[in-house]
Amino acid sequence: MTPSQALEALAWNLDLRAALSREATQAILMLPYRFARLDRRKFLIREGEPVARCYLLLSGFAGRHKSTGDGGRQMLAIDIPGNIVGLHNILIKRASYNVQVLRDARVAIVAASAVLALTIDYPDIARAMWADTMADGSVLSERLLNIGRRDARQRIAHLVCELAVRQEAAGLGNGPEYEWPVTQEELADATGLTSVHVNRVLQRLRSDGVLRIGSRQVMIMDWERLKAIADFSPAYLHLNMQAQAVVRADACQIWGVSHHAPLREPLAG
Amino acid sequence: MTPSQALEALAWNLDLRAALSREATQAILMLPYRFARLDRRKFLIREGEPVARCYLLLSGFAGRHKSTGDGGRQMLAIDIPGNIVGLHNILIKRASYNVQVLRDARVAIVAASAVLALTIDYPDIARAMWADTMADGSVLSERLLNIGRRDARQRIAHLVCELAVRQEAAGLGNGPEYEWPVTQEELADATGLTSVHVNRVLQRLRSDGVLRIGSRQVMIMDWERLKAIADFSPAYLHLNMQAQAVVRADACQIWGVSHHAPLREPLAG
DNA sequence: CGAACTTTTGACAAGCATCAACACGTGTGG
DNA sequence: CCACACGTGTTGATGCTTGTCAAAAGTTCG
Repeated sequence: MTPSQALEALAWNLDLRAALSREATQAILMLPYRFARLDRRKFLIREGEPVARCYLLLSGFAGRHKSTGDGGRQMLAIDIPGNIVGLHNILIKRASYNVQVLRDARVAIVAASAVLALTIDYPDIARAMWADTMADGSVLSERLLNIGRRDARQRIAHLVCELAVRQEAAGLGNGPEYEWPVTQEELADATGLTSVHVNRVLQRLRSDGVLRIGSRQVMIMDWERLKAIADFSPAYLHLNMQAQAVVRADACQIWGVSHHAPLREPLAG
Repeated sequence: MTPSQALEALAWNLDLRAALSREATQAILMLPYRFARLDRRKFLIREGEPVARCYLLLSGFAGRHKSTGDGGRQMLAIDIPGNIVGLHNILIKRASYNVQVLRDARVAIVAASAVLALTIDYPDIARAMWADTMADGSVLSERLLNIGRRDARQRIAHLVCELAVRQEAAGLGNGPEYEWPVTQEELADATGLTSVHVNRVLQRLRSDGVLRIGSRQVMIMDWERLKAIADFSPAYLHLNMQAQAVVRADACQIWGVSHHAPLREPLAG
């Protein structure tokens, strides 16, 4: 994805949240940006600092996280290509979380002031972004339910489901297989577990034949069973179904294991 | 608090999020509303249904929650007087959580369409509400950290701190003492624990002399220690300090146990 | 005064954390 | 090209935190 394609995707995504006028769309496509490649572990945003830049993620993954005083780390969300990093903190004085690159990323960097100017000139853009902030809150809520009330197996399965549907909706899917953005330690951070326990749960999910998972790829072997384990239903993502193949994915019509591309990497399990 | 006072408080709170024009403020004060008293357990909003009304909470408390398929319940947030219930779901098709009355409440009911009309006519109102949605996301993030990475004692202490600061900031404080909105079972729902365990942790907090807590009142005996236990720092609330006594409260200057009103109810501990 | 809810208590089990060590793969520099 | 270091994944032993189940005691309200 090139930056200009990304700007188109951004306009498209926002338009699905709230209809944009032609002029608003044009204005988005004219956003000044700077291209950059960012290595794994690079911080995009630091908790407590003002948000000066937004990052349109073109490829790779980024993780939002916060830490406790004694060093415990909690990942709040994983951003995938197409997401705008930083947008949801743009109107408050200080960033409420860190954002760090999980997989080497390419980004289009846009000045926060440019985004803010856009929202002032085009109220429909502000509205679409506000709706996006609300949808993000909905995802945080579901994650709270996930971590507060589901056990380790369910939590992990739920995250696998979420990333599957989101990547599919973003056009990044490859049948039942998709790119896995985190190490087991990061998965532990995301699920409120330890990496040791995550490792054991993953082994059980593998031996149960539910999924194959390596360090860079996941393949879902039995979507219905995974969904059942995870207690997953995608409504909380507030995806706009017309956009992509989510409906089909969730209905498991394109996910027959029969017609998928060969694994690009050997997977345990 | 009467409804019209509540509308003033609303305008004031929004103005702190983003400056409102005089006309915008006037428009808020002219919002048509209907007054109502709501009993404990009454649902204001149900997950999955469209949000048709917003509720300006005048007195009492409300809890947002979601449930897993097998009945586990997770409380996401507790709304206190002055909060607008439903605002953060107003632009997405369906409510992402339930909202239920925790303590008999008085509310001003405003049609969602009226709020939306306001945000269209006055972009500064939209901006202030968007900022409020962002601050709400920040609170959800901290709660995720709380539940994902802190133990039972810390989680409970953290919630006590949060409610103390928020009630103080809303002008509902009474020195180190404030109204406690939840039963132990609901506290368990909010912290991702069981009520049995919550009960035991509360007993320890009492016997440690950190706080006194009954079913309707809490009194914080040692704010500094409670803060330390909870790993609490109020920045994530994104309160506007100029509004209220938060700074003082957090600096523990008005919280000397010496000058507070007598307990309105006997407290265990 | 009784019904419904809430708090408290005890015994026991289980899930998950902790600690420590080892295996494995990958990239890097000698 | 090999040796090495580093990050990541895997395994085992052990114990603590928290959940589960069941019942009693206390509280609120009609």
